[in-house]
Amino acid sequence: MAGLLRIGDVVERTGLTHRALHYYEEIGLLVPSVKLDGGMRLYTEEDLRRIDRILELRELLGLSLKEIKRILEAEEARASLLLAARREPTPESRRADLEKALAIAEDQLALIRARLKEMRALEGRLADEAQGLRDALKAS
Amino acid sequence: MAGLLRIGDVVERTGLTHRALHYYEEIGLLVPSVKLDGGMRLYTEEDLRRIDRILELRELLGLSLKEIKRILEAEEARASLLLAARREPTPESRRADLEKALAIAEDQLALIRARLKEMRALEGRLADEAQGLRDALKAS
DNA sequence: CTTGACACTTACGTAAGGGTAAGGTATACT
DNA sequence: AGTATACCTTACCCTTACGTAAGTGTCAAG
Repeated sequence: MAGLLRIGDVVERTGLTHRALHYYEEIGLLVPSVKLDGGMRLYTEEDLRRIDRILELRELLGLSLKEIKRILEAEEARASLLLAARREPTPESRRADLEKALAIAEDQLALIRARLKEMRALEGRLADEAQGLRDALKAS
Repeated sequence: MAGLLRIGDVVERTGLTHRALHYYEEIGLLVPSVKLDGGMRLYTEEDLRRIDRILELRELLGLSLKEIKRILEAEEARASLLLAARREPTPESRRADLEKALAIAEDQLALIRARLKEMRALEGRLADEAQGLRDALKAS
């Protein structure tokens, strides 16, 4: 079947382990789109995109899996609401949806900018230290 | 006694909890410089600096406490070697020490720069998304 | 139809603490 | 010296996010 990946392929492409994927399924964070009768999990490309999103939120923003689950569920709810609204568009509810989405995006931006700032400060200190060491080596 | 802090003060100044500090002591990562007969821990300013270093390595570089412990112990060993070498300075051993220190600093720099790159990419995407949402709101 | 690679479940282990209980200690006030 | 009370101690169980066996099942190829 085209485009369906077994767990080993997903491991290879994402860097996650079997155990992590099982765990994500246990907590309902990432349920594979297809499950064979034998129990085998099959993942779609969309599942992979969801994993990338999860990893971003976890590794780069440092969110917990519980928070990530909440965010992804909110985004899903919003997406399906937007689809519904397209058939029956209420300008106010659409505005409210946009505002909620913007608030989430801005929260995440603030978070990442704060982390970036700290990390740049550390980078500077480390770079200075390395330069000092290089100078000391040259002088020796 | 001047300059000695009780655990509550350290909690206040570092943001760590009592429990975390006890845990760091359990695993030998941060042993308070003074311990009274009653069991009470007293921390020095140098202990605080060590905590700052620990937090940097943990939060900004994402290292495990075990790795951090290893790094700090290596740095300490190096520092005392440098002191010893000052009394009996062998140019070669001094060079070797400097080179080892430089290698560590460069490893850390590479790590942080890789993370910075990913984070800037995510920042860009998030900023674009937020802008798109703001435009959509304005147009609504 | 067996074999080897991969997959599955079950279940206990680990890291890094959080929360709370039950009680000890340091200091300040009387 | 007695006591209040604020802070401290140890100790134990809970949680998150997996790691690590151990044993069993499945699937595609030969």
